[in-house]
Amino acid sequence: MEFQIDSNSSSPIYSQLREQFREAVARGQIEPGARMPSVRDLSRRLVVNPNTIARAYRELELEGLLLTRQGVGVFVAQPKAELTQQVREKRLVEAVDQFLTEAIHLRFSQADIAEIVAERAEGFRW
Amino acid sequence: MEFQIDSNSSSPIYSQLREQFREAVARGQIEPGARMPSVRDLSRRLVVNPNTIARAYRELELEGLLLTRQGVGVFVAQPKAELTQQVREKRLVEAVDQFLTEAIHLRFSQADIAEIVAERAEGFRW
Amino acid sequence: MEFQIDSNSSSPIYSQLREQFREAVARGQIEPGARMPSVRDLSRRLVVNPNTIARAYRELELEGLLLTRQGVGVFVAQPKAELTQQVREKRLVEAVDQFLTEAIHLRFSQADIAEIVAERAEGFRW
Amino acid sequence: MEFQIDSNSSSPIYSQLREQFREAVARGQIEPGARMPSVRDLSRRLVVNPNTIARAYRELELEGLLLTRQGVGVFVAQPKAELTQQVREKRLVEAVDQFLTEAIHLRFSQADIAEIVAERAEGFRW
DNA sequence: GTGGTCTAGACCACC
DNA sequence: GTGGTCTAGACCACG
Repeated sequence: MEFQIDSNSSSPIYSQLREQFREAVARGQIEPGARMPSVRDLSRRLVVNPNTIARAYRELELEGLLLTRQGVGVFVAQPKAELTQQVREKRLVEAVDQFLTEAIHLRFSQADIAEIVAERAEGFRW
Repeated sequence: MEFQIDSNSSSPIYSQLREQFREAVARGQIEPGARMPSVRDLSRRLVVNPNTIARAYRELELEGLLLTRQGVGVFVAQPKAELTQQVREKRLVEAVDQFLTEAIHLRFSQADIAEIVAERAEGFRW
Repeated sequence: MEFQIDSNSSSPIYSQLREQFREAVARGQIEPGARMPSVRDLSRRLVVNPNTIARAYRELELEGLLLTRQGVGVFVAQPKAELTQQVREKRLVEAVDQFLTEAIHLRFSQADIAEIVAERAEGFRW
Repeated sequence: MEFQIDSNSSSPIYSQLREQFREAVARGQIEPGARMPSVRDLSRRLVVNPNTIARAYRELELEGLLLTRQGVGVFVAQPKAELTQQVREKRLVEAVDQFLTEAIHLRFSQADIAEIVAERAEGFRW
């Protein structure tokens, strides 16, 4: 996959990488089992400190989205559902509320929201 | 209004306060013109340094949500719209995509999403 | 760039720094992408507490004129326009009226004003 | 004259009063010799602390725009030019530069500026 | 090395 | 009483 580092962003690089990966997975642009570029390789291509790449990979592994096979490489993990129903719902509610708060401050209407959600949802993999 | 500080959160205190205020406004739980607790008062109640409270208030003022009257106190501002259509749409799209990414990782369906959005939207002020 | 602190001024230090930076940008003396002196460095040179420098930088970042890359440094941002036409015009009118009020109290004629505006405008970047 | 207190402004009340008076004089809306409302009277009408009115009057008197005749009242002063040519020019240049800096950040063109200056100048008394 | 956060405490400005 | 500014200094996050 292609990572884009936005140096105009205030969010740290390791975090941008992690979020881009999460979004690419959600969009179905990355297949489970696929091999990720090595830390050193990606570090050279993006001109980023290897520690930064390693941190992004480490956090994605902790989240269960990547799998490191020692001496072999880093791979996209098979998705598995580990969270309880309760936790999943709590997190979803938090995410929705955060989104709605932002939408209201941007002065969009409830109809606008429904529309944009449906529209953008098409770019994801359900 | 009631502020809650989560000391386990990685998000800084001033930022937690700002976000809680933004959400309360979006929910219509705070009326424009209302008086906010004084910096010193809130500082004592939350057991947080006054400078930290002041920073949250100051940033909300720069954002146009609060309004300080020197020597008098801090008040909730009248809402106004200053951003261009283009910027508003860009920010909304970012917020939606972030929300949808999260929702998919939590393994909710497109139907679930539409439902939860409609459901939670009821708690906000459109 | 060279900052000058006027300790006789009633305007706070962080504000003087912010205004000087804004003017330097308007004069085209600062290129987008250029690196700003580090907080600690400027703090030493101006003999001012680092927090004060950081506050000036932070506010310029919120205004969209600077951009911080964590652990790397502070940089001059690419300019962008985010305000609505209405707000821009309102602020311009306020600025003009303030200027004209001052000019009249200084007893300059309308012709003087037109001349000085044209003259000083040459030092700026249009 | 009619004073308007903008409680949505971050500038202190005494300062708002002073600036409004200065602008009214520059617009020719106030005649030299005219009687100003008493501190107590204005204080009641504007629902403002008498100390605040007194401070505005005091600063305008220091600036030479008002004249207090003990036991009689406060009057609009005859304009007199006390500043040297050098000081007048220095202040004008500062005012112009400040205005131009703002105009550029609001992304107006040099032509826009000339136009708005001429337009707004009509409301003032030259 | 860079900036970010938070505390403690002094002093000032405003009403 | 209110908030605003500035300092000094500790500790953390980032690359």
